[in-house]
Amino acid sequence: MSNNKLSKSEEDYIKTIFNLSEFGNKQVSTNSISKVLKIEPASVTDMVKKLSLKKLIYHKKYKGSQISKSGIKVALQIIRKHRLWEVFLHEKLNFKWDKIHNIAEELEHVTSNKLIDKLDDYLKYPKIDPHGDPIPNKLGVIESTIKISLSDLKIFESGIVSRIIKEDDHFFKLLKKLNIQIGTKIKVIEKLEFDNSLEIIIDNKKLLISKKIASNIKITKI
Amino acid sequence: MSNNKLSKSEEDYIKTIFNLSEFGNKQVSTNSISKVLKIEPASVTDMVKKLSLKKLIYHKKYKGSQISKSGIKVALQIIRKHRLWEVFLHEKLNFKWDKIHNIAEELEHVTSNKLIDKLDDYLKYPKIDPHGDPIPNKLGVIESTIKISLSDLKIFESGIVSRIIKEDDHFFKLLKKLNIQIGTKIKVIEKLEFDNSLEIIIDNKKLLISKKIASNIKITKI
DNA sequence: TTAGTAATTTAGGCAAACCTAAAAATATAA
DNA sequence: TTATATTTTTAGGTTTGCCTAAATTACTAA
Repeated sequence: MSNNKLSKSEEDYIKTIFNLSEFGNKQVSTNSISKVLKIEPASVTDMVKKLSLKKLIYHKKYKGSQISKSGIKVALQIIRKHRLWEVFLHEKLNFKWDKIHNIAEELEHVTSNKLIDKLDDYLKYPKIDPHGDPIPNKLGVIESTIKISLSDLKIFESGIVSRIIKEDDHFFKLLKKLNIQIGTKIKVIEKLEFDNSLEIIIDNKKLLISKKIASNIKITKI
Repeated sequence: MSNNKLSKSEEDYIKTIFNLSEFGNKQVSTNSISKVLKIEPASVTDMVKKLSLKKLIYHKKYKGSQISKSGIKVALQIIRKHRLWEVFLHEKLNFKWDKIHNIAEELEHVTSNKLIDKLDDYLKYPKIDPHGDPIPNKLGVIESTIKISLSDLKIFESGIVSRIIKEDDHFFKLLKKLNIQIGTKIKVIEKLEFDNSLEIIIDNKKLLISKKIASNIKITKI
């Protein structure tokens, strides 16, 4: 069952195929993998054959690749590692948001399960990474959270900020001023008909934000 | 000057050659490298040629390899990474002493300098790793500390425990009972003529330890 | 429906890092 | 000092993961 240890390359392919597959539901084209990994399509074909032999994906010539159950399992563990390391880099080492991805990309291939479990414990079992993406647990289970746009929240509904759509320094600064960040709890108390602005409550303080701002913030309903 | 990024293999060779060279002073034989890395001598010859081209070592056919200045520099940075990760694993993740080496062996090849500097800061610039080995600083400088056996300390001299010679569970347990570990401050206040036992002070408490115990503890004078 | 375009695969090659077997250099011991 | 043993290197081979060029299959638009 448990396939032997995968190489860094194999792990990168599996992660990419999983990410492109929308949770395993979609076929993934050779070209799309090629684009993400910046590896020529011919090379992708080679690897895809190999992963197919290992039953991590199903591949039909000229038809694309579909990730298998065990492939998903592998992918989720890599994603778990990646996101836990991101939490560590952000929270403990004070790396900025936008600097953590590349380093985590390396750390995710370190192979000790014991290490990642202890890291998880040390970080107090975080549910989301600094980008607001959910962290699968040891068993690969992702706590299902449905994200909707803050602007789609109804009056008197609440949520936790879980993703910032627009990745732009100006917008980040604005959010900082408003005290909005990943994890912030927000309750909508009014939607203005005039310009669709939202009146919200953060930390018991009321404030008004434009529809444009709200639509760039994804939240998890609570 | 700065040679391009080295592969994991190249780094492993450089580290090994440095370790076998006694701080760059001795020639290192192809066979000795082969034994440490468990790679056939013929393969070692290949790599040694390659490292020689990169000026990280000097190699004369059939005569052995000598690490160069820039080779030493590289080696010290790898050792720095290794030991800082060991501190992290031990202090923050609560890994036992004897479990940290293999994991650090992987982590030491992660390539971000920024990462290692932030880790250093986070760990509060430790001078020694959990085994008592010194950690080179950012510039590769090792704070010179002369280690002597606790049993060689003179009356009224003090030191910091920096290495346990005998790696044995019974001995570890004994040390735990005595409250002695890496980093513990010890002052000698008496040496008994009868059996060469030492009377020492730890945490303001006096206790007596045998010569045999003392000779298995290395300390750094302060 | 068929001609042209796009996607994918096949075929053949290359570099890195290892291997075995055999040759060459060096060390050692009678 | 010379025969033997040991160490090291050379020569040729393998696997992994990539590449380019050419062939094949699938898609699309007239």
